[in-house]
Amino acid sequence: MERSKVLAALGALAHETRLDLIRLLMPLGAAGMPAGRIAQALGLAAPRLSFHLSALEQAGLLRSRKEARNVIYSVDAAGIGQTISYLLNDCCSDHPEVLAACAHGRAERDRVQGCTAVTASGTVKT
Amino acid sequence: MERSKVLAALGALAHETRLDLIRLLMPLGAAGMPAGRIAQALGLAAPRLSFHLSALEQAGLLRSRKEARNVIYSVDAAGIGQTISYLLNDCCSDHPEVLAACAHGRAERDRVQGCTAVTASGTVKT
DNA sequence: AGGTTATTTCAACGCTTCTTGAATAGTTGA
DNA sequence: TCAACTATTCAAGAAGCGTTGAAATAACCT
Repeated sequence: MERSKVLAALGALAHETRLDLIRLLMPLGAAGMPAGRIAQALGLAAPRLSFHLSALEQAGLLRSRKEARNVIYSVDAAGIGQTISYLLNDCCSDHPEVLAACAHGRAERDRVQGCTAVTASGTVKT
Repeated sequence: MERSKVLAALGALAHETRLDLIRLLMPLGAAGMPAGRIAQALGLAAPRLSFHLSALEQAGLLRSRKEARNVIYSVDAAGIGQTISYLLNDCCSDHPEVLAACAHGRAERDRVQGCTAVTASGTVKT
């Protein structure tokens, strides 16, 4: 991923409302949610929501599609993944302490739900 | 990590000069580099550099210490790690496609240098 | 066609951030 | 103490970002 795109993505994420949007939409995956219901869920005025949604879309972190009279927004998992990947791999050169912090955050939940390892070949249940 | 700290960290990273600073300092680890040499390396005016360095330090991504007449700046790997961890774990709920993107970025280098896996117990050479 | 709902665009204002040069503070060595 | 070096603070101006309400566009239903 090019640096300019990463910068745009980070700038988009560095805002309370927009981070809320990602957190709200991420669990829904490709199904997403219509703009109106997002506004309702987060208690946002329509123009303000629209502004932030298009900021995230332009940064490659969200996708949108029309369905009837609604516009459905959903996360662009690839875009988000590439952004985090840049930070982790390119920017931090896989610094051991950085990787450890990421694994540690995951460890808490894994203790309950079973361990998940990230390897070069993908995500594997162990 | 609290959300407000993550937002501050993301805001700090979302700037070309500051991302350059992190990328410059990350490989040096705790050893770091004096401000003057950083300015020289990146071709920045002293006040401008100082502004961005303190922005990164206040965001918890950099540390500083005095040595003789120099101020040495070095990365705060824990702060950076926690920021990425928040994005990866809390914000994205370990979405498989996001994890895959991160693993993929690493895969290229691993093919040459041997595979590294992130597990709940830390980073392990395999 | 007319009314209704859903969403975006526009324009204006206020606020914060970034950059620059000048001035200031702290440290070292003669 | 004086001079040299290193780094930060200050002040001012330019630029960009975020919020708001009003207006416009688009799609649907009767």
